[in-house]
Formats: sequence, structure tokens, C-alpha cells
Amino acid sequence: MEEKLSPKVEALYKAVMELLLEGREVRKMKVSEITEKAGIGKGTAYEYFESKEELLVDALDYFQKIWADSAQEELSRCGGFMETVNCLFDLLDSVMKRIKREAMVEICNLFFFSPIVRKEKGCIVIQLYSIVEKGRRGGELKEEFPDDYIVLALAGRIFDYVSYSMSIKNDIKNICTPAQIREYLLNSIRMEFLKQT
Amino acid sequence: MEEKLSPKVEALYKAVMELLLEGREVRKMKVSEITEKAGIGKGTAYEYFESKEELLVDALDYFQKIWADSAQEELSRCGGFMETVNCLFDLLDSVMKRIKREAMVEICNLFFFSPIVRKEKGCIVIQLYSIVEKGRRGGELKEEFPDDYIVLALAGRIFDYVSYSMSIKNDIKNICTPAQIREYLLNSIRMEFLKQT
Amino acid sequence: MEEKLSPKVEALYKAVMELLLEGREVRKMKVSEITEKAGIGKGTAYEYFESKEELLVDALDYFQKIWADSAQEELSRCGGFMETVNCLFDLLDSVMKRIKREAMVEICNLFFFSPIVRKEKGCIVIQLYSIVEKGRRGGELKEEFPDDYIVLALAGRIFDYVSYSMSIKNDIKNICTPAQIREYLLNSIRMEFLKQT
Amino acid sequence: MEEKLSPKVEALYKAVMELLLEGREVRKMKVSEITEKAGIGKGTAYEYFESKEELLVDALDYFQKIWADSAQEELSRCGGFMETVNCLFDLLDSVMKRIKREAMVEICNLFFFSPIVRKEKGCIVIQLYSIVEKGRRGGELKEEFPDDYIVLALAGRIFDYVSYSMSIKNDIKNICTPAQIREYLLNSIRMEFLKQT
DNA sequence: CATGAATGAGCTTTCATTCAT
DNA sequence: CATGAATGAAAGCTCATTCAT
Repeated sequence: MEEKLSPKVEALYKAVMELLLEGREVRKMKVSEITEKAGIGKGTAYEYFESKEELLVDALDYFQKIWADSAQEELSRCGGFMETVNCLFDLLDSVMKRIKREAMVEICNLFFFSPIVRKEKGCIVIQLYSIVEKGRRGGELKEEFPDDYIVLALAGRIFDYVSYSMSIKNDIKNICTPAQIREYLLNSIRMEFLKQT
Repeated sequence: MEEKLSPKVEALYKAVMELLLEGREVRKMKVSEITEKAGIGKGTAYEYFESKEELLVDALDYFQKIWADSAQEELSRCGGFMETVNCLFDLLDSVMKRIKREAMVEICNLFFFSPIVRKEKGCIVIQLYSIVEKGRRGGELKEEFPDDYIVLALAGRIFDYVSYSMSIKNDIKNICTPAQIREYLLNSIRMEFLKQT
Repeated sequence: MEEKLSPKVEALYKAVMELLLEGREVRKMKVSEITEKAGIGKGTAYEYFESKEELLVDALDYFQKIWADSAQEELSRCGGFMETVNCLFDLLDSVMKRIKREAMVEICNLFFFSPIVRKEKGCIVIQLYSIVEKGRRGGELKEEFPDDYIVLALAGRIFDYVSYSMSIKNDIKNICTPAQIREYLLNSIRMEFLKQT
Repeated sequence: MEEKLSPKVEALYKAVMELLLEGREVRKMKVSEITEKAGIGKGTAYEYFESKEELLVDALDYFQKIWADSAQEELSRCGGFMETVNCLFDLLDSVMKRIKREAMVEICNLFFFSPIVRKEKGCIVIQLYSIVEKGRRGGELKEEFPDDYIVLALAGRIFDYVSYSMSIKNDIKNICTPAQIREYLLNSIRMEFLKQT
């Protein structure tokens, strides 16, 4: 379905991601760094992209899809709504364990606010809609809330979890552990949106 | 308590804010633009700051305090917990009404993620702690949740409200109005944290 | 006599001419544009030419010969000296009617000043020598002037005609029409060089 | 009358002229070369000009005025029409003696064809109009020719003289000396335009 | 103190040329 | 032979920083 990427383009995309995971600010990446990391000549980037800007936008768009697809696969294995949400938090945990704080900040900037990332299909928000839809089909969710609001609420809980976990990596002292916060957040979702049996 | 700012420094801070409100990315602001808007010489900025970086950091820190103080004043007039939260949403509304979408995105990036802004005292999070404390004193809040979590949950609801309102300004089609979302969010806070009478 | 050109080479030459007639500066033509217009691969140009420079020089040289040959054919049909000169002006008119002002400027630069074009045999100056020789054979020309000078004077009149006609295409306001100027110039040649009968 | 140039701008203009007189093609001059020759930093050029293009155009425009003014001064000392024309040829001689052939070619390209140079006031053509006007006032010129044509004819003779003199510096073998050609050209002007007494 | 002209390191981008296929 | 993807030297341009005034 997906047309195969040129190996040079893929190398460039990967180089952008590696720099991102090193915690570099996207807009401050140099073309020379990207091409060097990609193991190709500087001019080659301009064979495939009109400008540095275009390269960055396309690379981020690509990763979003890659990540969304891999998340989709993982999440589709889960049965119910809360199980799926739980799995989503597991995914967040495994991502946060692997990458630097600075990288997470940059990625959050991109995913929560960047118009580049947010408005595209395959965005993380779309994932949330499909989770909600699954919950609807299973008859698990209260009918009083529109999908829009449930998706938004889920996104907010994710935001809470990530920002708390990140602040823990920081020098701010907190009383709760991320695991406790996670419990609170999951319970909050359960109480607000699940039919109580 | 607060030492009075040099008029040049204040002019520089104001210039940074004006540019921010025009929707400019903070990192892309030029020293020449800032000093020009401040009505002072370019070299003068370097009499007061070691580098552009320092100027920006200090300016943002300053505004945060200014805004926090003015919010504090407004919020301290409110009686109970929910009244105060309500008032906080009103403040958000009035801010969002006044500024451009791009500016709001940039400010959210700064306030939700920037370590510069988040780790300083007087940060918006501190506001939330004092709101929670007020609720505690009034005996309105459930005792089962630690302050940390309630603050985080409030921050998440704010994030939800702002990001939804911003997406409405965008081309994304949504079913709910921001006002409806606000109602849902406030009710969600009420249900989760208030003692039910 | 003329060895037949390789079809690739001819395509390259034609591509250069087309770009020239579009008004492009010769030195600013890109190899990629030339080969693309020629419908061949970029590398192929380097099978036939050492460098872009050589390609351009050879291409211009080629056109000069082509144009000179076609002019020669046209002019050889004319009987006397003034008839031939008249015919030469007709040729100039037909060329100027067909091409853009910018192209004419570039071509004049090349033909009047470029050492590349001027020093080659078959150059337009050679044409003028053969016109003068024809006039000599017909006994029409005054004997007091050396050929060199008459040729130069003819070139100057051509220059005058072309530069006036071109300035007319420009925004400069002139009193005389090109046709009037042509009349003056032809008469000037007649008076200066023809035996008065 | 003329506002004084900033010393940096003047240094840049002079650097452009020096490079021109070394025979360099105008469009191939590098900003780094120009600023180096001007003895200033590369960035400084961009304090005064938007782009390299603008710098070059302005520099050429400036020289044209400088040269035209100095020619004007010289020519105004001459009495009659032919004396003035003679003086103009002397000026051409002194210029051609001082500079390289390549420089002369480049300057001719600019002065005879470049729209940049031709359409500005103070252009060499304007000089010719004032020479013709002087001849008119002195009652020396035949009344049958419009000014436009006389000016054009003078420009053509200048073109002839310069291009012949330049070709002499080249490898082309000619019979006439430039001095002889000059004699022929001056006589041609005399015969065509002066009232015969 | 205040200035802004001057700077140049460093960035993006171009494009003639090469060479593996 | 023909190709065009890959290259990187070299160019134009930016802008944070300095410093003589």
C-alpha cells in the first residue's frame, strides 16, 4: 500500500529521528549534520527536497505515521477499552524509558502543538478516536459523552502522565511516583467514561 | 520585595512579549528586532544580558511572574474551589480571545513544556497548588487524592480546554463548541475531586 | 566538407539556441537545463564536451556558421552592393521581429563583443567582406576607402539599426521610426561609399 | 548637489570598478572578492545593499555618472562640434590605453547593451545629445537630420572606433591603423552632418 | 552608559562534474 | 555509449556579538 521510500530519503528521515532522540531542537538541526549522519552528501538532500524546511516537515510526518502504525498494531491486540488504554500507557512508558528528557520535550512540542504534526491523518489523535470507537462497539462507554470529548479527555490524561513522568526526570521533587499517578489517571478515566457495573 | 527593573530592561522584556503575541517563535526572534521594538540600541541589550539566550529566558520568566501575579489577584477574589477554577477558565478565555492562534501555540509550548518556564517559581503550576490548597482549607475536596495529582489533573483539563479551543480556530471540524467542552471539563473536575453533597 | 554532427551534439546545440532565444544569459544557462531541453542525460553532455564552457563556445560557434550560411545564401541572390545591403537589413528585420528583446541584447553582446564569436571564421564580419568584394567587382564602390574601413562602417550601421530598433521596443521615447532610421542609414552608406553617378 | 557617499559604499563601488578594470565579468564577481578588495567585512556589504545584484547595479550606475561627469567637464571646454567630437575620441583613446581588452569588452557590453546602464540619466547617450545641441546652436549642423539620428550615428562611429581598436589588440590582422580608422570616421561625420562651407 | 556600524563564523543552497550501473 | 544519482566546493546571505565613539 505504502510506496517504498528511496534509501537516501529513508536515511535522511532516520538521521532526523536520531537527532530528535538525542534531544536536539528540530529547527536547529543543520542540513550538514543530517546528511552526515545519514552518510550521504550534503547536496543529495536537495535532490529529494526543495529546502531544509521541507525535509524536516516530511521527516516528522513520516515518523508520526511509523509510530502511529506500530502503536496501532500493538493496540489492536487488546480486547476492551480499558485494556487498550492501559496498553497505550505501557507504550508511553517504554518510549519514555528509551529516550532523553530533552527529546521527549521536543516530541511533545511537536505532537501536542505543532500544526505540522497535528493536522495530518494518522496522527495520534486518530488513534484515540479508534480506541473510543472500539469502546463504543463493546458497549463499555457511557453514552452521554460525545466522542470528541472522550478523545480530548484521553489526550489530556496522556499529557498529564507524560508531563509528570518527565518532571520526575527533572529536579522537581514530587511525592507521588509515576506509577501512582498512572493508577489515578486510569481510574479517573474508568470512573468518568465507563458504564459502572 | 521585587527590585525595580531598569527601564531599558523592561522595554526589552515588553518587546519580547509583543513579538510573542504577534505569533513569532521565540527562538527565531532577532536581537535587532527586539531592540528596535524596545526603542533602544542593539548594543544596549548586551549591557544588561550576556547573550540573546539569557535575554529571552529572563523575559519569559518575567512575564510568567507578571501573568501569574495578575491571575493570582483575580483568583484570590473567588470564594470556593469550583468558583476559582471557573474563574481560571474565564481568564483563559479572555487570553485566547485577545491573541493569535500562533501566539497561543508558542505560549503553550513554553508554559507546558519549556524547562525554562516550568521550573521557575511563580509558574502557573504554583497557582494551581494554591487553588488546591484553598479547596483543602474549605474542606471541599475529597481527601483521597494527593495535591500533586489534583494539580496535575487541573493542568490536564486546562490543556484540554486550550488545545480544543485552538483547534477550533483551525480548520479541523468538531462537533462540540468550546463552551460545551468547558462544561464537560468543569463537571469532570467537580465529579472527580469534590466531596459529593 | 562539413562533417555531420552527432545527433546528441546537434540536440545540445539546438537546446542552447532555444534557451538563447528565450532571452537567457548564456553564462547562466545550466547544464541540466540544456540537456533536459535536448532530451538527453546530463552525463551525456560530458561524453562530447570537456566542460560546460566548451559546450557553450562550440554551440555559439555552430550557430554563427549556420546563420552566416543562411544569410550568405540569401545575400548571394542579390545583384548589386546596395541591393545586398538592403537585403541584409531585411534579414535583420525578420530576425528582430521573431525574437525577444532580451534575446537580441544577449545575441548582440555575443556577436559584437564576444571574442568567442568574433574571432571565428564564418563570422558575420566575413559576410561583410564578401559584400564589399562584390561591390568592388561591380565597380560600384569608391576606390579611396580600404575594405577594412568599409566593413567597419557597415558593421557600425548595423549596430545603429539594431540598437535603435531595440530601444524602440524599450520604454525610451523616440521621434523617428525604425523605418526612417533605416532610410537614413542606407542613404548614409550610399553617399559615403558609392560612386556618385 | 550630490550627497556624499558613505565611505564603505564608496570603497565597495571602487572595488567593483577595480575588478571591472582587471577584466572580470561583472556577474561573476564574488561578494567576498569585492569586500576583500574594499578592505571591509563581507557582512558589511549587506548593511548597505539588499543583495549582490543591487550592489553591482548601483556600482555600475555610479561609475557611469562619474565617467559621464568627467567627460562632460572635458568636452565642455571644446569650442565647435567637430572639436568636441575629436575630444571625445581622444577620451576614448586615453581610456583604451589604460585598460585591458577584457575590461573594455565588459564595459562595452555594459554601456552599449545593458539596460541597467542605458536607461539611466547621465548615460553616455545623453552626452551625445548635448554635443549635437552645441553643434545646432553653433549653426554647424545640417538641418535635414533629426537629433535622434545624429546621436545614433555618433554612437555608431564610437562603436566602430572602439571595436576596431580592440580588435587590433587581438590577433586579427588588419591593414589600417586605429589612427587611420579614426581619420576616416571623423571625416565621415564631417561630411555627413556638417554644413559644407 | 548607550550606541549601531562592522564583523565573520556559520548557515542554506546551487550546480558543474563524476562514475557506477 | 548513455545515464542521472550523488557529490562537495563554492557561493550568497544572516545575525549574534563586539567595540570605538
